[in-house]
Amino acid sequence: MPSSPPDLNPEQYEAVHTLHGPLLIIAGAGSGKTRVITYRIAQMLEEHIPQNAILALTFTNKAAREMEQRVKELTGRKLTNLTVSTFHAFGVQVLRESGSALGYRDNFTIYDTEDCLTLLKSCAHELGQVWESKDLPDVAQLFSAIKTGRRGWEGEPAEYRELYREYGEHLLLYNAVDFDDLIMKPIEMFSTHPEILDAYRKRYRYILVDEFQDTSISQFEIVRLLADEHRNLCVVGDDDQSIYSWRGANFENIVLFERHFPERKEIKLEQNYRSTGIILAAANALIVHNTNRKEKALWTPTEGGKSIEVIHPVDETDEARFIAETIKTLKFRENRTYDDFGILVRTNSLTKHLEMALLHHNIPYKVSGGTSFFQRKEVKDVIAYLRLVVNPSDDVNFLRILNTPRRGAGRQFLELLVAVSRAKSLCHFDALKDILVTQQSGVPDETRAELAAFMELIEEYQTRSRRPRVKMAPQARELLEEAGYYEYLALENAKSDKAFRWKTQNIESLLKFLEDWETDPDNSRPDLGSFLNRITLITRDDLNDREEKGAVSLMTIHASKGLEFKVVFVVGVEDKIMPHEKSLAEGPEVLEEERRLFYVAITRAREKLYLTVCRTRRTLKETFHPAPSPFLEELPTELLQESETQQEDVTEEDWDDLMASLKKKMQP
DNA sequence: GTAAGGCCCGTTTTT
DNA sequence: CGGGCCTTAC
Repeated sequence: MPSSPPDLNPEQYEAVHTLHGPLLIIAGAGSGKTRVITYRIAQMLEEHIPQNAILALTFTNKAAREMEQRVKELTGRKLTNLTVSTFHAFGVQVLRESGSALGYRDNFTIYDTEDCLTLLKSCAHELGQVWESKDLPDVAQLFSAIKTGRRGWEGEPAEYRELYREYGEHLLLYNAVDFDDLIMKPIEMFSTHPEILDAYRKRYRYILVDEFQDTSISQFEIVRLLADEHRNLCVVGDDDQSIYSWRGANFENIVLFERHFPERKEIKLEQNYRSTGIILAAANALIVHNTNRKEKALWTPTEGGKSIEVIHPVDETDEARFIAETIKTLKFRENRTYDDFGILVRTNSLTKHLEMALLHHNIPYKVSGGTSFFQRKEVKDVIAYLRLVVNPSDDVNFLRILNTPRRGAGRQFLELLVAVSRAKSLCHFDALKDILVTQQSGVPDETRAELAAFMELIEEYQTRSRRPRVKMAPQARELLEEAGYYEYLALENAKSDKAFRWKTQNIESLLKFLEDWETDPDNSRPDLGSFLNRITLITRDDLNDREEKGAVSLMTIHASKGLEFKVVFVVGVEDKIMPHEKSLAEGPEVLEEERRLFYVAITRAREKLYLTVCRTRRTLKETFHPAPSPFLEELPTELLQESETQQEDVTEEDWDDLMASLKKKMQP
């Protein structure tokens, strides 16, 4: 590794070589941020800072993996002791290592959003509270805001507090945590157990945070606690690309950072290596309309470029058709490949027509969105079995599979189970055992036998899982077989053999994944518990990587952050979509966030940018004539070229065909 | 306890 | 217009 690479500009060079003390790097879009970060880590290793003293925090698993990969390539070293992790995964690590201080056993389970909702529902039920099930997600969101300190209780009814308390108690009882706990519990532990905090401070003496504008107050709190003493904290971010405030992200963390670390050094990376002068000029002209931002101006030596095209399709079908045809044309005429193209949408609901058009034109594409692999029912069922094997106190997952396949445990039995659990303070699993042992009346013999078999099955595999060096993937196959899960799937999908095979295949993929995890020589924690916690934190984007190259990318603007494409289409650049009408209601700061969102979209493009504005758009019931996005007026007209599309009718049959093939693709 | 049909709802972004 | 959830009927 070159110690002073010639390919860094002066600011980048300084950022790479400033290793001590607090450092704030404001990295504009396309300013070579990732390179700076990887070079900087490489430089640390070069200066003999031990790997295990470095902690690099990112937002997504994907970013973490990429960073690790690039450092590996750059240095040619094995990086077994370097910690590159997401905030949440770091939280898991801390809880595993030290969570016993707060009463967690290291086999704890992480609940995803769905699990939490299930738990909330059962808590409400237990308290005799009646909720419209559509309201529960809102309640869950409120609880999340409260847990992370973004909101207080004022103005909320007393039942909410009661439900919140019940929810929290149950989590603890189940030895389970939700996403927020992964951040808040470490903070709690650090404040109540200074000796633990001290150990982490001594260990992680160099800390780096990527996408700092997306960190929440509590995430910054973790970092601040860790870095307070040694103060070797480098944060990298771009306030103009802060688009996650609804999730608690607070780009004013940048201000907080300056306050907490007044001796900080600040470096601005303003040279853009990505986009043409025209695209950059448009982006700059747009973002200056935001009031609350750090002054900066991206520049590029490559002036000019192709104009930004503003297209006015007749309607959304025409819009999709135009995009598909343009992709085909450009691929041929400019000799491009499909992965040169990115289609960006504000909301997932906008992708439908686009998918159909791409399908119609035989254009390979990948979408980020829809249900993630790990959310599919059959996959979650299998995960529930495995989670129960790891953590028998996990009632939510217990209930998920108790009657899957059917074992005759219906409403009545459930009432009994809950009653026994409560009366004897047992988890459901132990309560089941108790019911079976005490020969409690009211349970039909057949049911009793099936449930006994179920219980013994789980216990058997709990025992097996504790054997040293056991490989759980083959065990899991056996477990499912014995549980009759495959038969259940066959029965459930009796009408469609294809559906059955598809689901079995998904399960097989999951178990393959587990197998790879268990046999990976570089994996320092190849146990089942770590695997399960790991996959709960995996989101859709992380998996997309494994898919084929050579496909057009179709995704939300949010999902596109950090990516770039030679040609970008931004779909529906219309009022009420961009800015989105739902967000407008929330106030003027949100308008600025919507502008940042558009800014992110524009700056994904390297060479050519298309913006589409439909003449008419159909929503649920009505058709209307959308106005162009107000943001369009903020772009200098001389950079834009407006045009209509030539319409070409799609016949009714074509439409039906496409509908059919789209369905087939989504649910084989 | 399960299976099928009707009703009502919705559409912001996701670690 | 389509999907998910809930009720009702065996």
